[in-house]
Amino acid sequence: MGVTQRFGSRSGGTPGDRQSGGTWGGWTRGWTGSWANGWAGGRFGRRFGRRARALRSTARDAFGWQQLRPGQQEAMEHLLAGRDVLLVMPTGGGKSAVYQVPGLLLDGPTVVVSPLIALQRDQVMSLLKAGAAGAVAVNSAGSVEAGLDQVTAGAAEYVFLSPEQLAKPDVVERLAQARPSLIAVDEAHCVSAWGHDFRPEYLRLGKVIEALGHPPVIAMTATAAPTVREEIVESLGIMGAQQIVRGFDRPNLDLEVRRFTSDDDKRRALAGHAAALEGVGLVYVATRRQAEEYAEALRGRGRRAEPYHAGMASKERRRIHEMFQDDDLDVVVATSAFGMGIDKPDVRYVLHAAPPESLDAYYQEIGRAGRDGNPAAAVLFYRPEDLGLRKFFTGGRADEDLMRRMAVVVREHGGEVASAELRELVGVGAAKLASQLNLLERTGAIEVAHGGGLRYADDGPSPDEAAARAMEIDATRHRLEDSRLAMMRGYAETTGCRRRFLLEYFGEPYERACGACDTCRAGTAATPETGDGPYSMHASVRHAEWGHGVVMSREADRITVLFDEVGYKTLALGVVDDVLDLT
DNA sequence: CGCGGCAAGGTTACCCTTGCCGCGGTGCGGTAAT
Repeated sequence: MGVTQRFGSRSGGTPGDRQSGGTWGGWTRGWTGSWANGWAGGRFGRRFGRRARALRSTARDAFGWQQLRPGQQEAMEHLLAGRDVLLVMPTGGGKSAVYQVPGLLLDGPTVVVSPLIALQRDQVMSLLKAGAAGAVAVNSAGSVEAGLDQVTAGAAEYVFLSPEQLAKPDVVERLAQARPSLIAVDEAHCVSAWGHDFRPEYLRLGKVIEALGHPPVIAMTATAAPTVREEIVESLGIMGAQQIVRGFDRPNLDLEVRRFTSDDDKRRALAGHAAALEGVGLVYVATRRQAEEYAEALRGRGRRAEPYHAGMASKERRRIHEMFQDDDLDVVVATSAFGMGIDKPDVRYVLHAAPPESLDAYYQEIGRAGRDGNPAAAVLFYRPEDLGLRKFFTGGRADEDLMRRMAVVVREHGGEVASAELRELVGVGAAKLASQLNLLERTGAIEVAHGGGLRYADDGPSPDEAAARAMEIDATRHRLEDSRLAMMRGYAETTGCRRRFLLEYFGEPYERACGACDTCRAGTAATPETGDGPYSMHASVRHAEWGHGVVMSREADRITVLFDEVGYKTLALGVVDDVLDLT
């Protein structure tokens, strides 16, 4: 796994360059990004090729958009030229347009992979409202057959599916017959966040893309650190993708961490803090029970507060979401279930009662505040003990004995085994089987045949070897996840500038103190380094034990290195010369 | 990994410590019961 991606496209861009709102049409509402990575080249509107003209006129005629932003146009041009794209852009930045416009220009339907049925529904509705072309969602909420018929009949330009639908060979076959011209993977970080256990079908998307003839692919997400970007492109099989990364910094977000030793103190402080804030806010908690408890506490302090978590009836969840959007609530207290699909511009604060499992998740969650560009606050109420739950969630899942048994069964069977049959033979649930199967597949022991059946690879390792290798693959992943959690801890405990810590985690040099976080105000944020010296940002290094890595950040007395094999490690500058070599 | 709840134990009339057990997040899809 190399870390060689472009860190944004900054060919002559001016940091801090901004466009005033209002010129882009209605779809730009809520846009607040600073384009810290700069605009591509001079003013857009100069070098128009044939493709650029086609894109602009289609955007205007079909969707009513008068202008395209450079990041969008650049991505669209790559797609029209047949290249794959990884687009990292904030919510409200116009990611959907990037597949919608080329989708119309390319001959054949556009397959959109979307994680939630609710998101699929929203997208279909907005496309139908725009009236540019037909759109359909194919999922368990409706007739899969009827939806696919629309696609093959040419009535739907855009077809939305979950990875689970795409795991069905007959669905893929029907789509392939329609010769899709573009594949868009929305919320692409789900590949990394959910693929390995929760929704293993995400790891099969690479195969699906191949089966659909690998037309141009665009993977889109609002946040992804280099490790996550790397995993997305590897997993989807789009290693050559053009990476376009825009607008990470959110200068209007004030960052703060408040540290506690007792849980009671933390609860009281958070409730008191939220009760005193103006405007609408979000409180993220770690468990369903805490969602109920904190909501109750806030109601006790006179706020209109409701809990939100996946244990609630879907009708109730929808009701709370709508009340939130309509300003009928002051605060929603939620688990991570409340997130994707929220696009409320005037959220004034996001408080965390506990840290999530990574800075990627944290940034995604606090990024829901202040989309209107007005000041907003992100406060983490932190106890180191609260990381324990996250540690548990990332804990061991691979079952060596089970994988060995699975491998033996498939090999002794000889031919193809249906996964349902294997499930019965080894006696485990579908989800567990799928995650273990994913690991076995990566060892090269088991192959998934075109029809979906499983067979033992001719030149595959023995079941013993395969199980052992799968355990190693899983352990490597856990080391990476642990190191990501360590970075979350690092953010919470740093005395340096928090914004700098965050942005450097995402691979963006930010060699100054922001002045809009608690450490800057307290004066503890150390004088920023200039980045001179051997271990500057993104320098490539080699460690005797941990192998190759890339310098991700540098503080006064230490550097953080992202190693290919073991993830993030922080090293004291005093000893670093003894263990690191520049490569 | 860290917690809350409960039972057992210690030594003692109601209360405190110790130890063990179970629990904890995210959504798809398909099936069963009304």
